[in-house]
Amino acid sequence: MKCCPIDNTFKMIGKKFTIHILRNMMLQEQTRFNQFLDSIENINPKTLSARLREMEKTGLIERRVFNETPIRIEYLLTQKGKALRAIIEQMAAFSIKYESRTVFKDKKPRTLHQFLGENPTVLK
Amino acid sequence: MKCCPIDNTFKMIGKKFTIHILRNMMLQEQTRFNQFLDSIENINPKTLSARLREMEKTGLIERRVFNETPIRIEYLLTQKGKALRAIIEQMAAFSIKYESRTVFKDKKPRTLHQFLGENPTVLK
DNA sequence: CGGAATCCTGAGAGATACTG
DNA sequence: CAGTATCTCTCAGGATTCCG
Repeated sequence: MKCCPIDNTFKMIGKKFTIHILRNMMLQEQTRFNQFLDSIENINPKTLSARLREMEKTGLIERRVFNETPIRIEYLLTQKGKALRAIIEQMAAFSIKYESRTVFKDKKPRTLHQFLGENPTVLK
Repeated sequence: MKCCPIDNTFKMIGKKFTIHILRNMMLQEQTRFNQFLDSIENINPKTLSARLREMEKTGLIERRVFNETPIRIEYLLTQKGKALRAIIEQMAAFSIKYESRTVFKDKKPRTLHQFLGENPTVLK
């Protein structure tokens, strides 16, 4: 067997910043290049561009061009991309349950539902 | 906010080979250094050792020494480590649903339950 | 605005040999 | 058996500038 579904998924979302982009698309409804660039810490345009292209190629997102001036380009989750939400939520749930003291500065434990419903600014 | 639970989880399992080790512990019940070394493709002892130490430090696994001859050392999942199974399963489920043609050489779609119940040798 | 083009660096991985 | 010790090396990512 040359491939394993777990390994395969990891190859799609395991690179640096990919899950941050997904997270911001899912939880903050971000769609634009400079939104990602401004809100994801330490990312640079070259790397962001590379991640977006990879995600487009693997069918997680769709690149949509609006011919306005200035030009507007939006990155949107596909159905396949939206299906990753279950993984993202499980990742959040894990740290919320087992690492709340290191994850939340108020050290207050909270539920996944509480976290997902919180002000977007709580996200890094 | 300095930290995000999604990002925090990714830092714990995002490095190369970590999920492979977890997968083999969860689904194949492997516990020993040379089992991992032999079954995880392209891993070398230095990297394996590094990953195991990280996982021990973050509390995902426990290192247990048996003073026999030859010495036997087992790596066991902690409760915290076992809690990652939900993420691993979601990762498997995603590729099974959206990438079965690239993941399974027989190109036959199957359910997560079928995959988890299959012969361990199907895993890479 | 949404990138592309450069140049550059260093952390992390590969290979191999060795040891208690 | 379960690792450590080196050494090398690549390439992903960082910083910066520029373009349509």
